[in-house]
Amino acid sequence: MNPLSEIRARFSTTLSGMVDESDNLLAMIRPAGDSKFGDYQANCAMPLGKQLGRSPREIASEICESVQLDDLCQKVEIAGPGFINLTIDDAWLKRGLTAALVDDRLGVTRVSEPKTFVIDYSSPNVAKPMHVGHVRSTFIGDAISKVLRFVGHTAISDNHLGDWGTQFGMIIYGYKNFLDEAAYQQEPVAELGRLYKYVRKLMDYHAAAKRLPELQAAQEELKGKQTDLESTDSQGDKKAEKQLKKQLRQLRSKMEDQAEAVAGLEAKILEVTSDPELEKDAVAHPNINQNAQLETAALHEGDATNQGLWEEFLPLCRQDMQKIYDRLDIKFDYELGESFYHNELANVVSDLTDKGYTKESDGAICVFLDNHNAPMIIQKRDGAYLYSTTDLATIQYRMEKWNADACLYVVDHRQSEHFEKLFDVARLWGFDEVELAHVAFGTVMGPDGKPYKTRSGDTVGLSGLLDEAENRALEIATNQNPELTEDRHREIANVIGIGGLKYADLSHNRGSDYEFSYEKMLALRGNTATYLQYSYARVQGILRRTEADVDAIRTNPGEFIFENDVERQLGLKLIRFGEALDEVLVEYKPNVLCNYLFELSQLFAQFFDKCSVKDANSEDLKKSRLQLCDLTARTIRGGLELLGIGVLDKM
RNA sequence: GCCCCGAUAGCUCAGCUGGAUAGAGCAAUUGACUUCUAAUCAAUAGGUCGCAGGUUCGAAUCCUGCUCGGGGUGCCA
Repeated sequence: MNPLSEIRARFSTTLSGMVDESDNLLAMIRPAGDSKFGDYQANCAMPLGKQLGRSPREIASEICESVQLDDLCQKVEIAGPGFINLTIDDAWLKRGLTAALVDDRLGVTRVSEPKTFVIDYSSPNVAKPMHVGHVRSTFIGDAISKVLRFVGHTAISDNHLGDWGTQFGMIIYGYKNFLDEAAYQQEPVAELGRLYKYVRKLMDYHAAAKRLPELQAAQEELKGKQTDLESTDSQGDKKAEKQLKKQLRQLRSKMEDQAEAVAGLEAKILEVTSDPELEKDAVAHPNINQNAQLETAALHEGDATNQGLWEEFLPLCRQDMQKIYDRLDIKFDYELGESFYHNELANVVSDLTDKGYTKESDGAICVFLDNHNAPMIIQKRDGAYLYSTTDLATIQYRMEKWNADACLYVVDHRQSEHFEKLFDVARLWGFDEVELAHVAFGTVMGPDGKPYKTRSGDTVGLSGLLDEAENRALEIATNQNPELTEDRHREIANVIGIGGLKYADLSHNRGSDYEFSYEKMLALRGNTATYLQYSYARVQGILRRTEADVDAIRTNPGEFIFENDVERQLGLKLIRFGEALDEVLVEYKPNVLCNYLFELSQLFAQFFDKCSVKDANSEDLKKSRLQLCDLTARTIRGGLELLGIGVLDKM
């Protein structure tokens, strides 16, 4: 039991005796903002005073008298307008630490009402190389799943692969037209990748060639508008002048965007025209865009050839993708891709239609929603289904198969509108008990503050990114400890390289965009995975040097002694691990756990500096410090494990 | 046009279901290694929390308006 939930439990009866709804008042009990006020503070007396029309301080003292805190808090004070400041009793704290020390779960209790969560994350398109954008979904989803499981919930992770979409039409088209048979025999995945990129280039070329004149015309139009605006005389009217300036500014930014778009198109065109072979094929395949789409349609309609090719390609692509997951040490319980649901799509539409929720509009089958202007389209005019249809089929499956209490979608925040509609339709359809949540995340930015791209404007491939992270980590490891063997260096590089990447991502608030930087990710100082891993390794160093018997420490603990204030602070932090995990799950934010582990490591570093274990001035003190060390190491390791990050005994 | 999100130290970011003097890391300056790992610690400096109003005992946090930026917006995913 962590202190916060214990305090809340004690306050609960008193508060619920005073008002009908006490949950929000309990939420106002929190860690103290400033340690000089104690360890925790209860802020509920102020709103309560207002609600009951009495003095907050009076209420506060009434609460303090009624709540049984004798054994839990050594100091309870009322301050300011009516804050109740609580200081945890040292004896209680020490008992908690002992309980954590002897417990494999570090004293974290399981939830009393376990629920079943389905977490949908990663979900890349197979056959397209994974890129930096997949990183966030994968890491965040994995961390949330692990935390859910640790606190006692059932978490079913499901990688909703894009294995049925247009990219297969493209590969099939490539296979039928541009296959290098020998290469395919030798390295099928590489050849399929090449075909995808080749067809992509040709399609982009034709699309760009078609779009470019339109864009250029639009550009001219804007230029004309600019000239008009510039020659407009505001005739001294300040308001009009301001308006004019604003319009001009907006126009310029629009023109910049357009210039960028034109440059992008020109680059796509140049890529083809600068390569004679590509250019030849571009000329020979003028309708490649439509034809690739036809291949997709044929696949979806069960065309035997395309179906056969898809069945041949899919395992190959998945194997390739698996290599990345292996490097990242990410596993899924299920990988039910879009193809898994394709036979259900017609039923989804007919069922919704039978129940009277759909409406035909411009030939498409739609579900109109009160709070959205645009409907959710579930079947296109040409009869094809959309990903909204698949998503509905997926919800239905997850409810029928797992009877989920909650489905979490760890997906880019740009799709928030899609999910709002999806959830609305699902509830309308009858799935109104389940918690449906879009766990949205922001974009990974480059150093220019724009979405992270390579210099040529392509998204950054994930396998190259991992290589780079590990190579840089290897260099650091080699420089830092030249005496170790190369194998050791590689092992260290793997753990700090991949760990650094994960931590850099997870330590940011998931909702925000963040700027990606190898330097910061692997920095030797600061709030990084390395810092936490280093703290862990230092503990292991202490345990080695003092020849401590950790099994004995854990099975036969001695008393905890707080000689130095930092020992108490470290101890308090340690028994608050469970609080951090609870907090992570309130809004599904792994960065809360990162912050906790960072603060824990900082306290340990202070402890390390001030409190020698080896030279402790009594055996009892030494034992107490060893216990703090062991618990610190296990908490850091356990916490990092939940984030999918490894540790090293030496680094 | 409409909808959503953001703006916090020089930089990168926490904090946002209202709480006491707004935090961290980096960068800058200073100090600490014959000491359990200096991949560390200690200290200094750095802020009109985009602007203007409002709500109240109390606002970075809630509301309104504005400025700037990003994203989305019926048949892509």
